[in-house]
Amino acid sequence: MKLTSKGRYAVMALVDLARFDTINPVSLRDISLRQGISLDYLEQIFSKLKKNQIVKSTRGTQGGYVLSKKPNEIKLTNIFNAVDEKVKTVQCKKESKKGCNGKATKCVTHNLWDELETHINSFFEKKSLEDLLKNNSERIN
Amino acid sequence: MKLTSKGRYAVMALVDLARFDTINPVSLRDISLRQGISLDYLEQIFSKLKKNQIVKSTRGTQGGYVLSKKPNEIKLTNIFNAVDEKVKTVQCKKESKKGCNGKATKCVTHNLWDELETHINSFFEKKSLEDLLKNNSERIN
DNA sequence: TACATACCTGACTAAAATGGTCAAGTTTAC
DNA sequence: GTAAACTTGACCATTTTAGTCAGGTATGTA
Repeated sequence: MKLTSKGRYAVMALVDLARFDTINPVSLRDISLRQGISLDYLEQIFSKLKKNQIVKSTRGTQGGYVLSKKPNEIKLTNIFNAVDEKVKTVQCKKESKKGCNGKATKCVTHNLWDELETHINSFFEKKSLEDLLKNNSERIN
Repeated sequence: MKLTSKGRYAVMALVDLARFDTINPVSLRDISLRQGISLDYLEQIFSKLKKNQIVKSTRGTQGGYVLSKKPNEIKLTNIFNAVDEKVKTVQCKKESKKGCNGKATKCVTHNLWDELETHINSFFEKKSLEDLLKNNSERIN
């Protein structure tokens, strides 16, 4: 299973965006400074967020990014999927006709990982950006 | 977050053990053959399981491993902890006095990951080896 | 007591993933 | 026309993963 800092950065950046994009687009430079994330890395992340229609961009001076939906419509699942952090548990080698390890049937843990994935995803599907904003109404910068 | 095949192998091997140790200790060789896991790798895993009192070993000819508790007393949490697969989400860089990223307060995602860990661990704390045995009463070998 | 079968330990490593950096653009507002 | 902003893609050092390999030690059985 993977869940690394790329996903975490994405969430941090989007929360930042949600709090500051009320008037003007927010530049990645600002997010980079406020959140302490490398600008180059942010660009990679936002490129994916944009492809997945989570943010919109405006070019040019005073340009930047804006959320493309309301914070309560952006679930964490959407974010993680966008940056390729599928909550993927370890795969059994081949899901061929034969089963998992070349054995005739599914391996013992097969259903277990499926259940786990469901369990975790349900957590991410409930949480939206808005929820995070509420929990962090104290100022961060 | 990590959850890799080492943890999965540990679970597979222990389920195997639970099903076959009723009369004699089970040799790693047998488990290796039945589950398709490298013998050398199994030895590493069982060394840790033994240190954590999840299995007991008998040496010599006809020796092998036996569960040291009943299947319903062995939770998946115990297993994962034993093989060092803490369900660890990404850490914020330093949990120093200052906060997460050198900022004055906790980063926005801090509480989120904590909640997530709790959510996942609760899943593992509920599941025992016995549960897995029930789900797999069809024969696997 | 021989010896096969088991457990035990630690060093090593190829391949993949992670967490970025670097360079070279293209667009657009002012 | 130029600076600020986005865009793209190649590149890479480090760490983790998923084992392998080699060389033991212990012990039940004949």
